[in-house]
Amino acid sequence: MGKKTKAEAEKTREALLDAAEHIFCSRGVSRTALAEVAEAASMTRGAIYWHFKNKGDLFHALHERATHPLYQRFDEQVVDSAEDPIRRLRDSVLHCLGDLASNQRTQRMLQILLYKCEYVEEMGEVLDEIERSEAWFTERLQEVIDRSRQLGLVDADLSPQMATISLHAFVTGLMREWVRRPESFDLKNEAQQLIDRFLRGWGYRPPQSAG
Amino acid sequence: MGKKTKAEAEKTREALLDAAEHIFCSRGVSRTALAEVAEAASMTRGAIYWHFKNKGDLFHALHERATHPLYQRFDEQVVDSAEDPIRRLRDSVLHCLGDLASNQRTQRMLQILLYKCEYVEEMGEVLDEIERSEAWFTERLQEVIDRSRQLGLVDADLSPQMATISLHAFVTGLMREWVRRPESFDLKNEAQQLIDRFLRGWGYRPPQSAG
DNA sequence: TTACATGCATACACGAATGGATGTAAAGTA
DNA sequence: TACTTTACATCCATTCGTGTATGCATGTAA
Repeated sequence: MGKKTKAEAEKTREALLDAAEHIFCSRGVSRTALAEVAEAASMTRGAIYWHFKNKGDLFHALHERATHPLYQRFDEQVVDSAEDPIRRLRDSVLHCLGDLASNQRTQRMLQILLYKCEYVEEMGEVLDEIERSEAWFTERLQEVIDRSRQLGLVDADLSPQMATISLHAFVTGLMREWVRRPESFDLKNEAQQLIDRFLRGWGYRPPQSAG
Repeated sequence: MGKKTKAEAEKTREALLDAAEHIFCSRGVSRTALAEVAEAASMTRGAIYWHFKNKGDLFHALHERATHPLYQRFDEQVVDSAEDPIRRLRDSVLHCLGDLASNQRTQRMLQILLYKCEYVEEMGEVLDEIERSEAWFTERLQEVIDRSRQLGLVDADLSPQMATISLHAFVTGLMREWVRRPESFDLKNEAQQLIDRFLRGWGYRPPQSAG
């Protein structure tokens, strides 16, 4: 079997990423050999080393494929929402949780990122990316909360910094909890109440029907 | 150098655990060789294989050494507190966060458990233990919340199950956040406000001075 | 003080995984 | 059509880590 066409090559690249996603998820990143990933994609290690520099690079590509659209979506959705920023924030969080509850790909990636990999320096690139994107995310969040406070939507003594950390901790904590034991609660149906009750701690009351 | 006395042997065992704790934390569990652990304790792999069955067993022992006293303490403290269960719960959480903020050993263990190991089936024993202890913990928590609801301390429509998950998610989320970037906020001084504001979402108001 | 158990150190054999070198057939390209 | 590049497959050398077997000096009990 000889060379493939460009489109086919791209397909094998995706197939390799898919295979990596599945095997990383089920066996853990460090314990999976590249040969397993290749085999799962009906390829050999040669294909992997052609498309990626090494395992770290493969993981990096996988991470980027998963997170890039997410942050892009968040960027579009949180554009200075003048009306009720908290409401927008709430909806955004609900969307994320809804995605997690229904999208198997998201589930697998979160499983990997939360339970199936080790954050050591050798993940350099990925760690830097996470760092940067979270910093950017945090800044946005803080702006939103600050604006909301000025609008009187939340308690005046609510610290934007602490509120940001709180929300982030809460949401990621929920994700972590659910990813570990999806049967422990109905994420899709409970998410709304969970968030709303959490925001109640900020003194936030949704305008009219927060259905 | 020949045999050691019993007390000395116990000391080397502890030294091995200490070394494992440090190296697991800095290099990740899967990437550290037992030889490194031994060397850090000024021993050889022979010592490790004498005291532990293999790396998994070493990790298991490390985990037990760290969590056993914690759960024991929680058990003592949450004994059916008739007065104000939520207050007791609050204090218990604050104690945990305070311990994390001040105890380097706790910091290292959490760092390992949250960021430096992979939860795959080969950790069988440890996974089972985590499962069991968390299940037990969750049950206790739910009882406490249920009792508090009957006492009218929290909203009547607060679901004990969801509240338990919420609190657990929030606290572990906070820990995760702080362990990753301890400089991002002052855990020791902010913990109280964080928890109190969170509990406000449950409709809980601390009796008189909650300082 | 003999007899054995203990607490390791050392040596060895083995598999697993990586990364690079090389082979190769078809896709592009001129 | 001839030549070049692409997209892999296959092979190879090497390194690393584990587990076990064995050696050995000393604590410990009778």
